[in-house]
Amino acid sequence: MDAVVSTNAKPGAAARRSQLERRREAERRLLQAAERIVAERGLERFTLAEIGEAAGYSRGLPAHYFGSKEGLVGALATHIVSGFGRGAARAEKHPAGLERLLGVASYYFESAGRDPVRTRVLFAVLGEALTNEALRTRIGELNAHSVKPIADNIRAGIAAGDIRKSVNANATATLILSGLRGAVTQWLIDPKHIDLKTVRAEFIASLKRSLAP
Amino acid sequence: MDAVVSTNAKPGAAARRSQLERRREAERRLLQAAERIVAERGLERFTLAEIGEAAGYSRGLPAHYFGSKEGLVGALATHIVSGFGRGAARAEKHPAGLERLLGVASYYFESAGRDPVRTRVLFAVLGEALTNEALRTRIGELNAHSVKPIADNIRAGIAAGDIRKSVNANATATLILSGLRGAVTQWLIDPKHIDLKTVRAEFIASLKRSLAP
Amino acid sequence: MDAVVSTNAKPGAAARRSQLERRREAERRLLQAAERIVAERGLERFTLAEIGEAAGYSRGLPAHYFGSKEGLVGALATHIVSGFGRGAARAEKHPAGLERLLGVASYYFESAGRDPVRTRVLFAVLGEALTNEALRTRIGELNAHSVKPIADNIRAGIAAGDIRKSVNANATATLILSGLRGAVTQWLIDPKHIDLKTVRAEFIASLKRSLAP
Amino acid sequence: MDAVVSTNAKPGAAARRSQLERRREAERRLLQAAERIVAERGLERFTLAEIGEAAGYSRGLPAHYFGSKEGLVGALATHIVSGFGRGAARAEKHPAGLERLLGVASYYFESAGRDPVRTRVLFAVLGEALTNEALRTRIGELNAHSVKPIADNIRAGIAAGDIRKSVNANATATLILSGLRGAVTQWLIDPKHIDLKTVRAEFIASLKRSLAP
DNA sequence: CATGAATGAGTATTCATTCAT
DNA sequence: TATGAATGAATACTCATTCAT
Repeated sequence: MDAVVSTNAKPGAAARRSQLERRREAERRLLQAAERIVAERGLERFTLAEIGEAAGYSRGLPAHYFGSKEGLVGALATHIVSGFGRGAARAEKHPAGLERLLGVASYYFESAGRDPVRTRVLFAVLGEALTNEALRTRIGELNAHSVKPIADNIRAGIAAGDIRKSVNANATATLILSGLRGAVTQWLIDPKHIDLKTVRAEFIASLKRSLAP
Repeated sequence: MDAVVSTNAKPGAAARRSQLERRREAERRLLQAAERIVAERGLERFTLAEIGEAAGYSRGLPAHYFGSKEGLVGALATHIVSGFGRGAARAEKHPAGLERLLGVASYYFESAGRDPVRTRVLFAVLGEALTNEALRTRIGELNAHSVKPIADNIRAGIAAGDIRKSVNANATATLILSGLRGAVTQWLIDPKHIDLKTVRAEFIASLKRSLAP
Repeated sequence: MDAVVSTNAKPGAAARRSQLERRREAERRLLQAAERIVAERGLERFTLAEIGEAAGYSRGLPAHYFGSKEGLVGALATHIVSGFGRGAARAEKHPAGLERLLGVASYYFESAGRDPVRTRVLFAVLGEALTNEALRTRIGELNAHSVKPIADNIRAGIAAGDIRKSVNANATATLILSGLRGAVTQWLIDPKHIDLKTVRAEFIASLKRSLAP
Repeated sequence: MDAVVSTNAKPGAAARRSQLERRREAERRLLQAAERIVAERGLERFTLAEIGEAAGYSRGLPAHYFGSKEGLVGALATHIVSGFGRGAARAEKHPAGLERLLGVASYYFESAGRDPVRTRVLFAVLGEALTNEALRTRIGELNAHSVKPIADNIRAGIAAGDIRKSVNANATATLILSGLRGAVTQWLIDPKHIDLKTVRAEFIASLKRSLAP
């Protein structure tokens, strides 16, 4: 799924070996600053200059590195999306199949609650993909990456007899991902009225029911 | 649900009676033009001028009426959102309860397929609400309006014995709406790889399963 | 001098005889509204529409009557400037000569204090004349009208032996008018720190001294 | 007084040392161009773009530096007003007291005649202060700076016995400044009919008379 | 006479992008 | 590598002016 993990930022960290190191670090900091700002204001209502300054660099640096605003948005999307999967491993303590599927779903909600900034950016990117050709490709890949482990677990569950045979693994996996995203979106829009834990519990319960053999 | 109905626009129609008529018509046409353009390019990448021209008016009219770009986006959101519910009646041929609930869900997919332009705008607005305070309020109202009929039908279904008693009507209704939206979003992003009818069938089937007594 | 008198406004007044009457009244009210607004914001930072509405008419009426913004400003300047002299008569209780001259000067300060709105507009027009060709003509006439009675009284005073013979009537009259305007301007800019009565007293005293035989 | 000195502009001058230098120079040139244009057309009827171009830069630079038109007008006012006093020194060859006071007054007229562009801008700013809150503050400071040396010289003159004891130094100083400004305004509005030298002579003569012991 | 709808030119303003330092 | 000065295109917004009712 579109899991989200925090990078190991070392703000005031170790001696920069080379210029390459410095560049890497600057790029990372710029992307982190972009993340914070985009989470608040969306993918359009920010300026390159303010991201440079928010990252502690000059107004001109984002353009210098990412070439253009579009370039930065693309890098940000890649950065966020590529966080995907790193966290999925944590669900692997459960055996493949229904158990792990439920673990993966749980993890989706947990990781959204743990890192709402990144989550918000991810969903901004997902929303933008509706009308932005360039992002659609990346999102297509994300979808494939996200659906596969779900479908795999459905198949494993069917094989293990935990999941009803008549379930269409791929279609259902898509639907599960949609449901996860829809639920998290609701929460992101209105976190005060929607309790993420309750939603998660309901989601898991309904998932069990509808997959049960 | 966030149902969507097309207005009976009469583009080249009859003589304008009064000044009020003229104004009303101009406003309607501007919003229609905005709808078309926003569906393609999202809520930011358009200009007020092009909307004026696309509507057959001057470049300045949108600003004149809506005051600002933000004002137009707000009016568009209201326009789209207030279309909600008009179509819900069509599902009322079914008796209140599970039947009608499934009808409502079906209708959601059908109406998305029938009017992809409006649907796309609606979902652009939903996405924008993540990072746009002004839209959030409107979406909050939409959510309430959308969840209520679903929850009502769940309660009716429980009363009628069609739906399991242990179902939490409100939480489940929210989750169902989320699922509908998530599924439609997936289709909007990638209509070529996702077949709306299949998704609908899967969704309905899984809904039945998870609500079954 | 640029004396200032209140017009005999009859706001809710007698039955309008003719359409001409109505037009006259509308024009007067528009100019009064313009006066108030210009006194606050100067001769540029207002819109025709707001004057129409402030006068209790439609947004379009000022353009309808005065043709253009420039037209309205011109009419306003004429309106204000033509108030000149009507009040001068009040100083004529004094005999022509030094006495009346001092009365006229006094009256200038008094009338500014009594009607600061009009005074402010008059001085806005005077200031604008620095860089606005169209207004310069009107101001030229105003100057001539304003200087003449002063100069006449100086001559009368010389003839009567109240004023030193070596005084150049015209040059001194110009200087007196300048002094009056300069002093009133200071007060208008900073009414809290400048007491008009004190300024008047000082002005009169210094005038006496410098004209004394 | 509101004395006015020309800066030593080097339009096509030497290589720019640092970025700071570049910026300073650009700012100065923009203000000079603004001065020229405002002197002709007043504080409203100009565009930021034309000032940029008149200064030999791009259309966008004025907005880039001064943020807004209002910002530029403010900077221009400060620029003009802060020129104050630099020239006052020239009157200091006379001993403090009546002599120097008359010198200062003379200098006021001379400097207006020598630099009519700046003088015109200064008086446009003075006029605008009537209806522009932001400028009023600056003008308040200018007034204080302008009145003080006059009042000081009056006091010195009284001490030296050159000036009548009964003169109220501050009130009279304000009145003198008003008279100077009023007289120069008249000349600026109608330079063809008003001879600055004659006005100056009359002013000085009348000043002597009214201050004489 | 009076209203207010609609136009469209004029401009401030923003900011990605380029370029000199 | 990094800064920030300068550009100039894009565009929101204002509002006098015109015109239909």
